[in-house]
Amino acid sequence: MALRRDAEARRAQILAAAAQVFARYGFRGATTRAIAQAAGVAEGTLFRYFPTKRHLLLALFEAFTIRPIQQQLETLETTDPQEWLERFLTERLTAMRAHLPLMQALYQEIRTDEAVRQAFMGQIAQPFLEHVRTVLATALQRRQRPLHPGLVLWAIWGALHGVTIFGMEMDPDLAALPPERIARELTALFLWGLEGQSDEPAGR
Amino acid sequence: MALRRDAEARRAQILAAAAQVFARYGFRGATTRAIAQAAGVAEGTLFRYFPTKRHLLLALFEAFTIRPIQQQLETLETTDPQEWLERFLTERLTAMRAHLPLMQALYQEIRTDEAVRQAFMGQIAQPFLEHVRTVLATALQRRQRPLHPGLVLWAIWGALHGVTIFGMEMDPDLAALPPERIARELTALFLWGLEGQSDEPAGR
Amino acid sequence: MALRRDAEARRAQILAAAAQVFARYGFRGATTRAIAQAAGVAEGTLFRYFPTKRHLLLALFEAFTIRPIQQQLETLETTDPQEWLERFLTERLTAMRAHLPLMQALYQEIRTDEAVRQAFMGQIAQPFLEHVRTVLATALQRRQRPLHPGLVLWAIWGALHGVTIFGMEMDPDLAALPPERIARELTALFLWGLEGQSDEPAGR
Amino acid sequence: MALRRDAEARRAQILAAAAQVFARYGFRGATTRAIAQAAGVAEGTLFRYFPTKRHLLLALFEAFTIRPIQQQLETLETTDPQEWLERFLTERLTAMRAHLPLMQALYQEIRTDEAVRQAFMGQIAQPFLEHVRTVLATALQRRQRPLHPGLVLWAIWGALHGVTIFGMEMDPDLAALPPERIARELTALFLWGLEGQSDEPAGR
DNA sequence: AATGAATGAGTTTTCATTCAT
DNA sequence: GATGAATGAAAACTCATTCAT
Repeated sequence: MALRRDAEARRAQILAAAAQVFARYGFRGATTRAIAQAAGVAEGTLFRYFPTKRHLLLALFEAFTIRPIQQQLETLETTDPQEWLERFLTERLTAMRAHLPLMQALYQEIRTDEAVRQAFMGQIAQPFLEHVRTVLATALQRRQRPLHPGLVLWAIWGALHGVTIFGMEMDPDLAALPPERIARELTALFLWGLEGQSDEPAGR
Repeated sequence: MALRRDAEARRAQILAAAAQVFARYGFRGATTRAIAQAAGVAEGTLFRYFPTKRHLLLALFEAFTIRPIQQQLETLETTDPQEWLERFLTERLTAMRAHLPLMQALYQEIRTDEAVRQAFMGQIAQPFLEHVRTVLATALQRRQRPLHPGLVLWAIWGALHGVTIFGMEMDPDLAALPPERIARELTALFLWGLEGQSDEPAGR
Repeated sequence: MALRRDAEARRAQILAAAAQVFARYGFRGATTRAIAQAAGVAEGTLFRYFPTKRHLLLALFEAFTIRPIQQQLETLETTDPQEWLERFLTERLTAMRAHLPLMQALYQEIRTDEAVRQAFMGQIAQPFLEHVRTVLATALQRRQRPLHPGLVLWAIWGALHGVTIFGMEMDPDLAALPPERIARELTALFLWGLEGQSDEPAGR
Repeated sequence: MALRRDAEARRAQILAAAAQVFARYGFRGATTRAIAQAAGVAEGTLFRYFPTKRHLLLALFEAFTIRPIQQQLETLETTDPQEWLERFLTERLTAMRAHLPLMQALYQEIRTDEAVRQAFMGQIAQPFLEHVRTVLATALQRRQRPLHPGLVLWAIWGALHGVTIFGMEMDPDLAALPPERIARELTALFLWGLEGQSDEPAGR
């Protein structure tokens, strides 16, 4: 049991080191030597915990994206579209901003990985899509020509990442806004659009 | 004259080969040897036309993103927000879908390149931002709490790329929709939101 | 301990191989592949011990020139100019002849290397100059128009290398002379010149 | 005839360009492209006048070393050892200093060339040796144990190059001395040595 | 005779991964 | 379990020389 605890601590220690080195040098630029050094273990030890360097990346993606989102999707039981979306975005924006370089490193590499893709589709996109369908159903269906839910999913997903990964890096003005404000505005944008009257329309 | 034509043809030929190889193997995975082979020239010849492998990437980014968008921004003089956005998105979606693997390879690398970043900010983001500001000014000002224009820019940009780069790869259902349809829905989403009544509201 | 011994043995083994390959093909002509092969290690192993091919050159220059000369300068405490110069030259001539091709390869490259140049000036030229100044002070001051010490230094240095690097390669007759003989004659040449009466003047 | 004149002018023009580029970048660092550019001709034209890049080097060595020394040896008919040596050294020092970077580039490469070696031995060393033997005969033979003429040759040769190629680069103090002064001191050094009374001994 | 586009062999260095200790 | 020395494949880029025009 102590062994098990040790092993897990070591794993976590290595993963933390990898996060740090990836954030600094990117996935390609991070050498296993540097990660081992940062973790205070021998280079060979890395490979007892993670079969390849890429597995470090996957584990980090799991820890920093899949798991928190999944947890969030399970937790957020609100049915009010506005509140739901706003909360979701706030948390994601906050988390991503806190680890921006790491997130950038992650997103630069993961798109091509089949394992990630499946994890992503099964554990994030699918539930998210459900939510979009059910939680936002009313909103969606009030329209004459209802929007394609997958499209909405990817538009929101893309907007979230466009704002963080690109926007925050390229536009200091934007980076200075607090996540709550960004989340509120994005929610308003997605719920009532550019031409909507306000983010809290009369009648609510 | 013949020389000039030859040289340009040769350059185009190499660039086409690079596009092909990048699309297939990604930037990192593409070897100069493979590109040369695909172009039917010696490896050294590559470097007569492009001083660096990275310059091939830049040239492709220029040709497939900067130039067409710039041209589009100059051409699209409509002041109707809906029409403007819809046309813009349609064209971009069409072009990106036609070269999806290449676009993916491109977007994987560009964030880190300073030259691209500057070209991007100056020649795309800036004019686009202007459009967002001026063309959509009316819409924005009708709201009580106006949206941050930079946020809108990156949200639209992110959504566009989320839908193409990610969505089309991960969701065959989405990939099957015609660009016009996607553009129309995205426009509706951004103009009137999920709760909007339709994409062509009464009174228009 | 065993490790330390191993590592040093390995380093020595690689250095020896480099000496051999440099001697044969010159610095430029020596490929790291050839050196690795000669040392019986993988090419990558070379770079665990020497960060750069050029570092191999520096280490050899250090081992074959800087270190022995420095040691000699510290050891030779005789104040008799003739004996001092003669011993110095004898040892250098012997050593250089024993590794002539290597020395030639070394001297072809060192002039351009700043690290070598500094090591050379600080650890060889400077002390040597001191010796020329102090040990030969009497001799120099007896003249009406004393000679420039730096000039003497470089003349002796040049003569030494002219005789070995060039003379021995081009003139088999000269190469056949024993180093002691050459050293004695060079010393006589520098102390009493072509017109001097003998190399062991009356009264000594 | 005009053609012949043209061709020779072009040859000279290329050679001058090569001298310039070699002096600046060294032999290895000089690209044929740069030389062609400096000469104002196409790269291919180079090879109509000199079969290889190395031939440019040889021609320069011929022009800057072999020919002037040969000419000097033929001209200097003085039989006075001091005057002869002093004149020889003065001229060589002057010439070498005027083209120091070129001379350095030349001497870094030529040692290994068989053609140069033969030209050097036959057209310089041999005659020089004759002069050392005959002109300096008296001086040499007045000694009890006469010096080896080859040794003297290479010692002088080495000293000359040690002083210019190394000394002048490494010792600014030395580089500041006028060639005549250096030549006079070197001559004194070689004729009467460090212990000699003066460079113009009584009784002369 | 001049051009200059094309060639392609050749070389250093990096680094994830293995495995004997 | 941990170590870290050894591995060797892999890849961008240069440049003297050729030769069709």
